[in-house]
Amino acid sequence: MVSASAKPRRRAGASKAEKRQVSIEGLLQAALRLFVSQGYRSTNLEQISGAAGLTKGAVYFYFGSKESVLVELLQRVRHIVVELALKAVEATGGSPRDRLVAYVHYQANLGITARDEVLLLILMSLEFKEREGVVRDSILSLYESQRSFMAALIREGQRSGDFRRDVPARELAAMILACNDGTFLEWFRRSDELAGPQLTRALRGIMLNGVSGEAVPAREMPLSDLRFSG
Amino acid sequence: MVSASAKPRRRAGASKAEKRQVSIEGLLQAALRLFVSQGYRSTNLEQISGAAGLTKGAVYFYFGSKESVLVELLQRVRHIVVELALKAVEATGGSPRDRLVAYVHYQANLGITARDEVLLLILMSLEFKEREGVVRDSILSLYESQRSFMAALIREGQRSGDFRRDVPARELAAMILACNDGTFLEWFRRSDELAGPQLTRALRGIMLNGVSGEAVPAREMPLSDLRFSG
Amino acid sequence: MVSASAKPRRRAGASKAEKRQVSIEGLLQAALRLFVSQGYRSTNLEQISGAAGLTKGAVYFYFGSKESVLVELLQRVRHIVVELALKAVEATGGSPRDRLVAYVHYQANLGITARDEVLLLILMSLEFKEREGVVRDSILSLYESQRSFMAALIREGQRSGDFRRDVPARELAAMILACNDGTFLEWFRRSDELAGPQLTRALRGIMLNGVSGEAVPAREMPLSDLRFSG
Amino acid sequence: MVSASAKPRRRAGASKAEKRQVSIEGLLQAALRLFVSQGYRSTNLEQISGAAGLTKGAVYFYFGSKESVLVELLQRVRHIVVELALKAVEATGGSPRDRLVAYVHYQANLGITARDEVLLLILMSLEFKEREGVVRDSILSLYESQRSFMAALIREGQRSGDFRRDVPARELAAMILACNDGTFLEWFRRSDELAGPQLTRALRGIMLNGVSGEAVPAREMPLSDLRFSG
DNA sequence: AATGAATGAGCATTCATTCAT
DNA sequence: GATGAATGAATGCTCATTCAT
Repeated sequence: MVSASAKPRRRAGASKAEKRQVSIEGLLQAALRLFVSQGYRSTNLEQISGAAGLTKGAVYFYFGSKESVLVELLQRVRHIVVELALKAVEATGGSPRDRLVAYVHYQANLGITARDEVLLLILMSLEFKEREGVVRDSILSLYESQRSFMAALIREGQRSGDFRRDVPARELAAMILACNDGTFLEWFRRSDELAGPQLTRALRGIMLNGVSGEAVPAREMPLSDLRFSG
Repeated sequence: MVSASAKPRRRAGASKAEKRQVSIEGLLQAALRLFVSQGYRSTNLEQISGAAGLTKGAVYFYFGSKESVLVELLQRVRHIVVELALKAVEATGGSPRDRLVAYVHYQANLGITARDEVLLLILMSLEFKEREGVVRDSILSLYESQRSFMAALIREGQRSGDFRRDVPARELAAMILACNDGTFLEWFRRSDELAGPQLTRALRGIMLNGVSGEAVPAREMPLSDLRFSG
Repeated sequence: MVSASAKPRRRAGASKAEKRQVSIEGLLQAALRLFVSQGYRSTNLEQISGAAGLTKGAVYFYFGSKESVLVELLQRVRHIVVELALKAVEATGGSPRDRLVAYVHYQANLGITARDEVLLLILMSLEFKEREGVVRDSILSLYESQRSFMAALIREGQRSGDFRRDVPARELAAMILACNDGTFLEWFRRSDELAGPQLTRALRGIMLNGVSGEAVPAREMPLSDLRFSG
Repeated sequence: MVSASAKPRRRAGASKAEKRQVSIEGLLQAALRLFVSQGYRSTNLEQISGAAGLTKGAVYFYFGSKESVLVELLQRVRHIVVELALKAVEATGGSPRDRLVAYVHYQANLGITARDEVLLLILMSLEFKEREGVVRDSILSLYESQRSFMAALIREGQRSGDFRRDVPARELAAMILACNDGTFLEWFRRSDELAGPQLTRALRGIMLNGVSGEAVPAREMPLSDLRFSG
């Protein structure tokens, strides 16, 4: 439904194709910002279109439904968060460890250049967890891409001796992505209180030491004190 | 035990006070489960009361509003996730490192005994991020308690040399809690695919190594390839 | 969703069951009248509920959807137009001709006592002709009941020599019902201009003579003059 | 020929006037088909213009409004259903009975050559029954023409002794037209199940016998059993 | 102790219509 | 000669909330 025109003419009054592009982009940006800050369910079409200087009807003219706006946004997110990320990491080459560093780095960079896109993915994955449909499918496939890429990287690192072997690659990969997501969310919750660069440094440090280090002895603790009553 | 059965049986000779308690408990448990799996906004009072074998009106009779149900739930969550946690960790004593281990352990344990309570906190912190009111205030204060406790622990560990000093305590504490949250969410998203114990082990390993380890050299990477158009 | 209570108490202030019945009946009557005079599509819930002294929400409380209101109405129509009609005709006994008279009579009577119910069926059969769903199914089955009953009656009359044999029973039955419907519609369109009893008499006369009479010779007419250009 | 193909082919060397004609014709045919099968209210301009290979705007360019499309269609219907019909019948000459036969014949013929036009009139007369405006006025005048023509024919037949006199001409005429309409509707509803020629034959037979025959004795039936609660 | 009835504000969606190009 | 962009009013439906019983 949304497709860019081939060659927008540059004239004084914006051409149709240009206006179209401006409207679409305005709606998508507004939707992105609102979905991230309020959630999908709690954002209505009046807010989206209003923020783009249009009316509800325009959303239907361009996208056909509220859901389609999100789907379109998720496609862009996939490009940034999956496709470009993989390309960036592969371009780095080097040892598995180097590539993991590159990945963490790329992600940290995204926190600045594409904060909302990254957050959208995480937040929508939670909001749509139980709601069947295109959105959920789209998100699941996106996450799966991330996981399989990371698991492969970990496996390679485990073979080469770069990474610890006492935890299965699948779980180790899950942990890395989970900590990444968690850090983003924390930053999202308190962006005004936390120093971004410091946070990134902390994350990278924890990740790398944690992934390569020795296993911590699992001496079981007495949990008798941890009880609580509902 | 916190998590109870969904449909409380009405015993024959239940006194008034007992019936009251059963109804309240039933409503709270139903709400907890539904808020976690669908979100607050997407759960309606008919689902909650229906799951407890009652009608919408009962929620108003006992709680006065939908929001109050959540507030009540968050109070219980505070007891479990903050108060008991702190008590458990303090009871352990030992070095800062030992106490961090105890904390991670307690959290992992919660993942089993109070999964929904822990998730409720995380999920509601996101859903209510921008909505001013009692709920947000309650959540913010709860998170603040966690943070100040963890920051104090980290600071002590940094003084004693247990923990790395190249990252400010504030950020390091944030990271630990963030990774904890992230791990819970990941487990929430894929509990059927991930091995819980393995995940816990991975988390503990990463945390401890990451917190104590040497700083990873911050040789800046050329980010020229990481560009994308928003 | 709509079920009458067993024993409404008669007291000064109307009991809950009584109020319920009053509201439901009010909504159904309003819907019946409006669907007949304006069509289903062109009637909105505000008109229906407003005419019953209630608000939109009440319709949803009792019926759950606009469509369900129509479905409920059609169930009542089936009772009147099919079940009672068949019973009335069968109760008459006598020759096929007598029973056909009884049928036409019952129908004419309905024009007075249940005008809107009869019209609802005809009008909805047209409005829902192409719209798949419960409504269409319900109407189709209702019409089929009428047809099979009438076809059986005609067949019997053809065997006994009461009715003409030059037209298949199926088509003859269709004609009778069609003329009935057509007459109702005409009366609907011009009830202020036409004398009901006279109309009934005309219909009965035409029907009976037409059904029993000799075939009119089909001498083909030259249709060369009937041409027209679009 | 009235009914044309849905998608008019654009010939290579079509002049402006020709293209214009093709577009108008395409829109009208599409509208006719859609109004008949779905109703006026339930047909939107996108369906009409889309079926004609154009866009919504084209309808406004040529007709100015959705309603005007219908008005234009009704004008064509008047030509076919009224003017040509009267001419055809008058051209026949002969007795009132002969002319009635000619009329029924012409109508039956229309069922084949101008099915949609005939149906449009009947269906719109129902859909616009209560909606004041040009459309309703146009339909009412059209029906009035039919009636006055038929009533005059009947009166003449009553004077000549061809037709029964026990029913007023006005009502007898109404009946004939009503049965005609009813038959069309029935055929419309079940064109796949009914044999057209047989139906026509049945209608003609019923009409002629019914109109000329003796009055059926009006021995009143006891209607005590026909009661129902509504 | 709790229910059934009813409300009203909010929301996604549809659609005839306008207008610059 | 016709389109694409955009509007705004209408509409079916959801749901938290109120209240008499």
